[in-house]
Amino acid sequence: MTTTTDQEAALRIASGRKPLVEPLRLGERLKELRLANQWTLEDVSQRTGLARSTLSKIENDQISPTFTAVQKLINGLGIDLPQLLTPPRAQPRTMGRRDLTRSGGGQHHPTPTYEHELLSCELAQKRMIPFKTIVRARSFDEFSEWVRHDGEEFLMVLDGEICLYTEFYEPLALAQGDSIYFDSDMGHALVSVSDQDAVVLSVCTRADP
Amino acid sequence: MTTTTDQEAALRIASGRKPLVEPLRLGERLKELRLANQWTLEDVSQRTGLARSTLSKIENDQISPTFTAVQKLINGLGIDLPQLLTPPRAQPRTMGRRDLTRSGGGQHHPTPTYEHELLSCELAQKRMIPFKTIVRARSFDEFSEWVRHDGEEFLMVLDGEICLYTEFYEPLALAQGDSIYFDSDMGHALVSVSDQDAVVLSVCTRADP
DNA sequence: ATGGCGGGTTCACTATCGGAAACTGAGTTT
DNA sequence: AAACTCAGTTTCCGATAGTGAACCCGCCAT
Repeated sequence: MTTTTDQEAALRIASGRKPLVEPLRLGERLKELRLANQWTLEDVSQRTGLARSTLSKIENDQISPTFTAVQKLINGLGIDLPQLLTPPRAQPRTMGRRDLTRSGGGQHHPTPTYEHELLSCELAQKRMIPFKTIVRARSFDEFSEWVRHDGEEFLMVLDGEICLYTEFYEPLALAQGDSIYFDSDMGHALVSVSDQDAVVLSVCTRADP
Repeated sequence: MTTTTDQEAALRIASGRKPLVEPLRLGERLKELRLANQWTLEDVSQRTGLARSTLSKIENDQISPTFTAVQKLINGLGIDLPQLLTPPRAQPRTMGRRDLTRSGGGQHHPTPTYEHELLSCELAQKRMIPFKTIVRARSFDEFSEWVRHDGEEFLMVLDGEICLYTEFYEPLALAQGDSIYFDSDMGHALVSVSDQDAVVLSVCTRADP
């Protein structure tokens, strides 16, 4: 994570999105969303102001929409970009969901400073975002800005040793097995102080479910 | 077409996000990000594969980049889309609480089947409850009834191997590093299937205030 | 059948994007 | 002060996105 939002990014991705390096089947997703709401292309056209033909082409991956078009989409459909990018995962409203992630089987999302592995990303509607992170950063300087995101975060060091920099406190060394709970809108950043990259498990709260 | 506002609202609520009204000053944000990292347009051009001129125009809101261009940006810069769209301007009301728990320094709470160690118990008002558990139980029979509580639970096996019994699914073997997310009002119970007691980290959601 | 209709795709055209190169302006060097 | 460099802007043009209209279905009703 380079800046602020790596983790925030992680948070949003955790809605189940694929890593951004991949194709990002925008069209597929749009179609799914449209059909899920039983909208016709005309309906969506009305809502978004985009031409029917344009929508058709976007859905069939015949064109790459401009960003303004994407904005019209998210505004018109009353959704958020992460949601638009979130692969469809029709989750039943029934309770008793579960989502298994085998070791190493999460969604990897590398950045210069961190390497996130999102866990349990099959489940879209959940109140916590768990992810395992390999901390590559070795110096606080590698962050251009504080990481911050709404809510609270719990963190446990699984391997190695890290230093947790926070906006309002002195840097704090955390060894394997140590854990910390903090308000994540306070700027924070992790660097590894062990020989090898450190590994931490984080769980963030998610904006109201 | 269907009525809009209701479904729209429903969608929004379902997604748990606020509508995106603001213009999304992409160019501005990109420039901020670039300057924060002390990159020149040429640097970014190298990283993203987009032409210098194109980047300039994006920054100055002279063009609306296509979505493929945006993808090149987020890939090349090692960031995520939400990060690109999220102004680093921090929201003001940070409480900035934190609660450190050194390894083994939690509140121990033994039961016949489990031995819980509550983590971060200094903090009263929090939305997640993290705890480490040593699983002593070796057989499902040791439980007189299902464990269940409102909300959701995330669980990762830190050591050993366990079998997770749940009300609605077949028993599931989880080895070290495996994790699972589930609705915790579904009955559940853990037993260790490794030689020694297994250790798991759990995080539960807490009933909302 | 036949025709009308609603939903989606394709076509032809214009608007606009993306890239190479030329340009501007501020330093630096000679 | 001319020449050079470097960062960013602007220009020009080929490529492509966005649009309305035409077209192509499957469906329903005489």
